[in-house]
This record gives sequence, C-alpha cells and structure tokens, in this order.
Amino acid sequence: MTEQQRRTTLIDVAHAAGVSRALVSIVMRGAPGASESSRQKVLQAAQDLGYRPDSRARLLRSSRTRLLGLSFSSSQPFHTEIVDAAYAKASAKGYEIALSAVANGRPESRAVEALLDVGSEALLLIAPTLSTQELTRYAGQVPMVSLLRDDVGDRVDSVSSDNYAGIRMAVDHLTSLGHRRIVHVDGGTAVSADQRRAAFSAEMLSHGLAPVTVHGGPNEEDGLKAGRLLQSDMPTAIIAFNDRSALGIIESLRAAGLQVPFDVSVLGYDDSQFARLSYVQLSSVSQDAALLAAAAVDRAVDRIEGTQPPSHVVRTPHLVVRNTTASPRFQQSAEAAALLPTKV
Amino acid sequence: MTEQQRRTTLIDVAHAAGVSRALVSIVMRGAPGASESSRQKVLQAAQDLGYRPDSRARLLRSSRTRLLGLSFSSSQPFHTEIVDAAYAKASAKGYEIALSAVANGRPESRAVEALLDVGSEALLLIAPTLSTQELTRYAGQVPMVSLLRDDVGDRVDSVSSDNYAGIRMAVDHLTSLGHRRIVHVDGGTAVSADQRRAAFSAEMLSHGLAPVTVHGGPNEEDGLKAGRLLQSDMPTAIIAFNDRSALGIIESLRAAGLQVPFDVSVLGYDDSQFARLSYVQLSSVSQDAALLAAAAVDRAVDRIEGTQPPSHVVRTPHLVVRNTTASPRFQQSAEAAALLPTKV
DNA sequence: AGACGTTCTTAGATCGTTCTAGTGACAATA
DNA sequence: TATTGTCACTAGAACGATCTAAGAACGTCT
Repeated sequence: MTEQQRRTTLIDVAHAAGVSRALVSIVMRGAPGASESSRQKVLQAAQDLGYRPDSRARLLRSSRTRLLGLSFSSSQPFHTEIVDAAYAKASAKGYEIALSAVANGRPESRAVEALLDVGSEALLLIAPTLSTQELTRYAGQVPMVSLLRDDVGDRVDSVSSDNYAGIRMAVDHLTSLGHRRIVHVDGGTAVSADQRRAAFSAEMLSHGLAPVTVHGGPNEEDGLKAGRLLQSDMPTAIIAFNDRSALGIIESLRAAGLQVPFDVSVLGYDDSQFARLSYVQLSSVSQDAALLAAAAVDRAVDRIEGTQPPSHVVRTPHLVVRNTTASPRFQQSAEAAALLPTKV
Repeated sequence: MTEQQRRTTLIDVAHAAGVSRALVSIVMRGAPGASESSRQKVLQAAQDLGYRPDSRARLLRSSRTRLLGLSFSSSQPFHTEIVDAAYAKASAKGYEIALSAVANGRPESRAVEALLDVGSEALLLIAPTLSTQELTRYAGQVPMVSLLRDDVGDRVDSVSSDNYAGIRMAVDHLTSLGHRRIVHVDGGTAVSADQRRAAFSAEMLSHGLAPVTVHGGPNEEDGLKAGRLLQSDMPTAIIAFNDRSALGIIESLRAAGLQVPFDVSVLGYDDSQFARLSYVQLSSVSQDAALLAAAAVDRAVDRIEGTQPPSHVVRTPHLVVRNTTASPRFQQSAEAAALLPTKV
C-alpha cells in the first residue's frame, strides 16, 4: 500500500475500548476521574492501535505544548554542549525542546519565528544578537530567556556567566604565575566580547599592568591571525576570547617555533570539548554549559508555570588549569636572581 | 502588564478589515478569489495587528505544515554542516525545518518522535542508527530519508555517499604517490565504518598490497590512541575514518616527532571545517555536505508532494588534496635509485 | 423509599484554521 | 426578459484534541 494510512485518533480508541472520546482523553493525559478497569481497557486499546496523541490538536485546545524553543548557532560547538544539557534538564522537567539553528543566511529572527510557529511556550536564545528592542517585542508574546548575554532589557530573563569574574580569574591566575606582559586577543564583534575586553583592561590596570588588546574573533582563524600579529612583540601570556581562538593562537605559536606553555602561556575561555582533548589540555575559564543550561530551563519553566517577573541570573565561572599555562621562563630566572644577594 | 496578551486570530483581522474569516484566510495564504482592494485592506489590517497564522490550527485543518523534521547528532560537527545546507535548501523550496538532536541520554527514537509530534511531513535522519525494522515502521507514518546510510530497507529513501568510491580514491591517491604501506584507522562501530573497512581491504588487495586496519572511532581521542598503537610499526600513509580521527592521528605523530606529510601521509574523510583550517590543511575525501543535504531535501519534498516510491541516491565523493599527503621519503630515494643504472 | 453524595461517564462547546458549498451581484448571451 | 456564467465573498462544517457541565449508577443514610 502506497498511500499513507490515516492517523488513529481518540475516536478510534474510544470505539475500540467501547467508551467515549472524553474518557479516552482523561486516561491518556493521566487526569483523575476514570475507574481502574476502564483505564486498563483504554490503555490496552491505545496500545493495540498504536495511538499517539496529536500534539497540534491538543495544543490548539489546551494551549499547552510543553515545548521549549531553543535557538543556537550551528557553527559554535560550545552551543551544542548547551543544547545537550538543555535536553536533559527539559526532559527531566517534562518538557520537550524544539531546536532552531542560526546559520549563514538564516538570521536569528527566522529562527525565533520558526520556534514560535511550532508552538514553543518559552524561548531560550543562546547568545542572542537581536537588539534589546526586538527581544522585548518577542517577550510580549512568550517568556524569553537569554543565555550568555545579560543586557537584554527588563522584560527578558537572562542566565549568564560573569565575564568580569572570569577575566579576573584569568588575569589573577597568570599574574600569580609571575606573568606581567599579558595580551588579550578579543572576540571582535561577538557577544560578550565587549565585556571581556573591558574587564581585561580594568583588571590589568588594577594590577598596575599595561592592558594590551589585539583584535581577534570567535574562531580558530581569528586566533591564528592575531597570533601572527603578536609575533614581533611576543608577550609571555595570552588570554583568548574563547577556546577556538586559543587553538588558533597556539597553532601560530607552534609555527613560530614557540612552545606552550614553556615560552608562552595561553588561556582559553568556555572549557569546551576542544579544551579537554588529551593532546590540547587547554587551561580555560569554564562557564559550565550544563549548569547554565539547567538554570535557563528552570527559569523558562518558572516563567511559564508561575507569574514571576523576569530575572537576571549571573553565574560565577571557574578556572580549569591544564597544561597551557605555567610560570614564564624569564620569571623563573628572575626568581633565581632574587635568591642571589642584590648587587647594586 | 504582566499577563500574556491573547493571540490575535483570523477573526480579529476579519473584524478590523470588515470582512469574513474565510476571506482573510484566502488572502493570508495567497489563494485566488479575492479582489485587489480587499486584499490590500486585509493585508493592512493583519500588518497593523501583528497577525501571525497559528500553524497548529492551520495544520490541524489542512494537514500541511510545510515542516521537514531533521535529526542530527549534536556531537558531530560534520552533521551541523549538513544542517546548515538543509536549512538553505528547504527554505528555497518553501519548507521550514524542525531540528532534533541525538545526544547523550537521548536516543534517536526520542528525536524521531519529537519531530513527528511537532508535525513534520517528512523525516530526514543523518546517519541513523535505528534498525531497518524500526525505520520501516516509522516510514509507514511519514516519508523518511536516511542520509549517509543506505542499508535502510526499501520503504525508506536514502541519500548517501559512495564509501567504496571514496576509499578507492583515497587508496589510489596514496598508491599513485608511491605509498605501499598504508593503514586504515577505522570508525569502530560508527555508521559507514563497516563499508569503508571492507572497501579498504578490497582496494588494497586489488593493488596487491596488504590491507592493515587498526581499530579507531569517530573522534579525536580515537585517532590519537590508534596513532600511538602504530608507533611501533609506522606505515608511510594512514587513511582515517574521518577528519576528527585524522586530527588525533596527526597529533600522535607530532608527539612522536614525526612530520606530516614528510614522514607519514594522513588522509581524512568528510572534508569538514576542521580539514579546511589554514593550519591543518588536511587532505580529505569530500562527501560534499551541501549537495548531500540538498538532494535529501529534494527527495523528501518529492515524496511529500508526489507519489513516487522510495529511491536510493548514491553520490560519488571527490578527493580534496591539501597538505597532509605527499610522496613517501623512501619512495623518493627509491625513485632516485631507479634513475641510476641498476647494479645487479 | 426517597434524598443525598460519590464516582464514573458522556454530550457538546471550543481552540484557530481550512475547505466546501453556497449566495448575491453583475455582465454577457440568447 | 430570462438564462447563464463569472467573480467576490461568506456561512458553517470540519480537523483532533480538551474542558465544562451535566447525567447515570451506585451505595449510604435518614
């Protein structure tokens, strides 16, 4: 048979079980008000017919889809780590996740509208690039939670990681290792890049150090280019905008015959899969994707089920020290020198 | 106002424009049967009220969602390249894409059912791991297209890349460079791994060479481990299961002080983003994600809109030679030797 | 026996669309 | 003038679920 068989509906099940539609509905959604015997009868019939409730019809009537819309950027592996964690958390709370990717030629607004069309009860956006105005407009239709970005106005929830704290940890870590010439390869126009750049400047100044920032971006090639630029005047430590950039930077150092961390220390950001690869072992500032995602799902569900106002959750990241950061060479010799009596 | 405003519906627009629901419906879906003047009136009213049709209701009635379900594995960057291309193609054909990820703790069946619940008219599965039986069962409900895997029974469409041809190209390329000791680091239990392993054996034998295969897997760590195993008896060329594995292999060679491609040639598979990174420049067998995705979307739409039977499309991959393959050293000296008069 | 309270069950309205089968109006044809 | 045809428009029934309100059935208490 080539033709697609008609979908089995409540009515079919009701017929088979010899009861009314309404009773089947009650049983299917586990509502109270059905005797154990008829419950069994109905479940059996549903099972036999392979019945699956039609979520469109269900939603149309009840305006509940138990669906959370999640938009992410397909080119950012770190985003997919958040996606994974969000799935787990949502499913634990009895929600499904509808995914929509932001890709080349597919702006965030398209992604958002696709998610709304499909019936999402709340929207989670990873590092949204929409203007606060646009976000606010969408937030009128459905609760919205922004991940990794917190300047989203007061109608939109946000769950983000404290970029200032993260950069502070990074700088503290490196200075405590003895580094003084530290460069930040920034994220260019990426979300959070401004905050991290500002945080870097502030933190370096507070250590009495010169904050040198070079232009970078969110991926390997950006890091590679920035690394080449630094060739002529190499610092002893580099704080990258993220792990991918850090990989590019490390590669440029390798090409220049420099060893990490012996000659130069490199610190990433995100603590993504890359960082954990056994041959990379990148020291990195972890935003903990899983916790971030879980918090965002919690927020979304709270907003859907309660009447709480939007809130802004900021998590403090933590530092994961692996094998790409160490004391600078000159520092070691300087320390050695310090052990000697000072000859004026 | 904290409360969520009620959705604007056809009725609201009809009121505002002073016409009937039905006419608004006609205008909104661009159907013939409305005068230009009232068309304008309705569009204006819809615009003013910010009306967006409710796809659930629309679908419920018309059983058309113009939605294609696409499942992918969140941990495979190559899959997200396909996702990107599928979005572009689908949107060109007037379809939206519903995404569902296969992740840790989220089996493919969950992903598939989520896509069905949301109203997908056809399903595209990237490298499905479901049994042929299960696939066939789902295919009874909705057209299904398998990507990158072709042994899916005759009820399911498939769009795949010819693994035999791909491996043949790989082996031919390396042998023509002069390699004779070529090892395949396989994909373990991954989809397509069997075919590539078999193809490798067949092709090597047809060249009169010994087919040596070592156990690997689909990611960097797998490649790394396999590379270490090879240390004791290093071939002159390695064909990896995919690019990620190739990266791990290269890393293991680097660690052992071997240079690619000077000491050992390494060939990847997929021609993914990784391969194209300027500091990697991996030679690789390209399956051309964009074309594969486009073909799969075409198939799905054909199945939805026509009554064609399932078919199996097999595309021939092509080789992209970059900087990780070259003639082996000993071969060069052998060639040099060949130039000399043979001393018996 | 009748009134009453539970518990189980059902009819019918409803959600926001699309679709079928009309109704009117107006021009063209006989 | 009556008939036919076209075109713009509309009323009302779907679609497959949920939900409300009300009807059976049954036991318990006066």
